[in-house]
Amino acid sequence: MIDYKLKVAELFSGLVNDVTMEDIYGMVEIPPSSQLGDFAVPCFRFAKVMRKSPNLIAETIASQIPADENFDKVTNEGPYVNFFVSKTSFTKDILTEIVDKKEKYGSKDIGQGRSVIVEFSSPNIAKPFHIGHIRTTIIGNVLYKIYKFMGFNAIAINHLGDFGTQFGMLISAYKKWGVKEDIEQNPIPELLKLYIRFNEEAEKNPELIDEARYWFKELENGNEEAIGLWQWFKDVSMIEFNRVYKMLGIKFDSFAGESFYSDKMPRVIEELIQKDLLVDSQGAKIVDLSAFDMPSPLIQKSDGSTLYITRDIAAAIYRKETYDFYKNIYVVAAQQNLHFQQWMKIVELMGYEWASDCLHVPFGMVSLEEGTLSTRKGRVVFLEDVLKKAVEKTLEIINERNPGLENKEDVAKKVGIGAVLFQELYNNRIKDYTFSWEKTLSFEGETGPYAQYTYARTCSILNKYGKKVSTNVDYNLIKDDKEFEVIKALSNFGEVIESSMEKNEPFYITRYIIDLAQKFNKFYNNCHILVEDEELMKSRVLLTYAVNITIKNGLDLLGIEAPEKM
RNA sequence: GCACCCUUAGCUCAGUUGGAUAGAGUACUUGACUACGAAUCAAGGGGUCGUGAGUUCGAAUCUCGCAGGGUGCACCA
Repeated sequence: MIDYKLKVAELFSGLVNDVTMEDIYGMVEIPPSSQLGDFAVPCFRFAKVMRKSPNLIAETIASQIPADENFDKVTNEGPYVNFFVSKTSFTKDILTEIVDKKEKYGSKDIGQGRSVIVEFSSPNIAKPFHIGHIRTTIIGNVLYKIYKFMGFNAIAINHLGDFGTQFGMLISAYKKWGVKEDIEQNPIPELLKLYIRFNEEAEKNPELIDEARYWFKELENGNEEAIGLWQWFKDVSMIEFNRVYKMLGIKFDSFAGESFYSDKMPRVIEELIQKDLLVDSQGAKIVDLSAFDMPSPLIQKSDGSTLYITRDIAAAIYRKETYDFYKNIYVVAAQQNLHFQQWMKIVELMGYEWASDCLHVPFGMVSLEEGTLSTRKGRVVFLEDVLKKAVEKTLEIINERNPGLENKEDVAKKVGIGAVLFQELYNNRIKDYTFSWEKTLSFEGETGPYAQYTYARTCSILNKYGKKVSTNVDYNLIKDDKEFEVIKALSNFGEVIESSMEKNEPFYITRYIIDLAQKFNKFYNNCHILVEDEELMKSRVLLTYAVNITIKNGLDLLGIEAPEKM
């Protein structure tokens, strides 16, 4: 595929002194309106050196660049030099590329097999998998897919919250009030009840906390009863979590959670002492980060046990040794910004040069209309319920609009869950939002179903056409403005994925799909595709096919399924 | 108290390294299914880009102050 920006830079360089081709390349932009061409270079910056007005410079340069096989004409609009691509060759270039690469269109081997770890989802065992977990789970999964698509050896790690004093509480609570059969029947809610009751009673009776600490220590020390209960809690929880992961189509390469690192803590403590980083403070041990304008984190409690931050340090070291990662990414809420800054700084101080390859990818909070999420206060919305309701609502719509559809339930699953995924991936990660049923269950406008509907529409056209799509068409026939808008959008796909990866922002892709779908729908409503004129039909079918491939690839990256009929 | 984040149309949000007239969706008003799928398309109104200054040929975008909202800051994770 031709890099038109590079062509622009090539033509431009040599006409301006003291500016390299790379400089020009970086300056090339897409004009706001296609009437101003397809690429443009602003000339303001040359004004000082050349001692002429930007308008005059642009005019002079434009007049010196002749039309060639890539550009029909080069003009100037005020201080900009505007390049108009040759539609025919541009169109042919893009469409043959897409059909040639198919499901690989948009990919690029940037990774060359290097490993990228994406840690995401990481729910707490024995607690509900609720709407608050949706962001890390979905965003993380998409980043994982993007890195894979771009040639990295991506590794999905679910850092389960399966360790800590809370399990001492659960063991203690179960021994007091637990009923085995209840938990077997209804694991998470029953375990949650125990957890809540324990916390309530502990407020009145603080000795319970000591008991919990005792049981957590026993767990760490390998007490059989404690381990048995803990393993049981974990097993029943995983069954529930896996049900949701299956609905979302998510798979992990590793479930090494917090407990996995419990035996790797002493080494970290020892190393910190050796490197003279650990300092006593009120009986506990900290690393002094005051020189870096950060609060100093507690590494080891006064009773000798370790904390969350110690485990993250141990995990990072383990991962470097095990996977030799090129990047180690954490998709975790923005509330933990400080935590990540702290431990990454500590790893740096320990002398590990790979500290700079660790990256926290934060995202904003989800709250409910009634207020912030609170498991203990019962202010939660279960993720599974959200997915189920979305599927139900979709089924209703199908029964209303397309009652004869085959595999209704299957399609409803794909569309309903797709709608939830799409919405989660539609905005900048960092924005907070309030969960609303109304918004989640609206399927018009910029939504997943819109993208899926457009895809189904292309399938339907290709199906009706019935023959194999050929790239041997008369590209001169693709000349309508609406068609060319589609072509230009198609050509951007690769760049969009790349910036999505660089910024770890899935929403670039989500927005791109909507943009492409909108442009295709405008074309569809403006031009009839399956026309009498064989040659014209072939060219338009080819365009439809290219859109079909590109939307599919985009949705695949987002982990959204695309039914051919809906 | 200190640190970080957010503020763009009634609502939800885009606006990539500063660049041409700040864009979508939604809601509202109106039009298009005897042409390839109306979960669609077309048209319309709607803006002191929180506020004040500064840098610049040029600021929604960069810098500083202020306001409003959020998050975090030692024995939880």
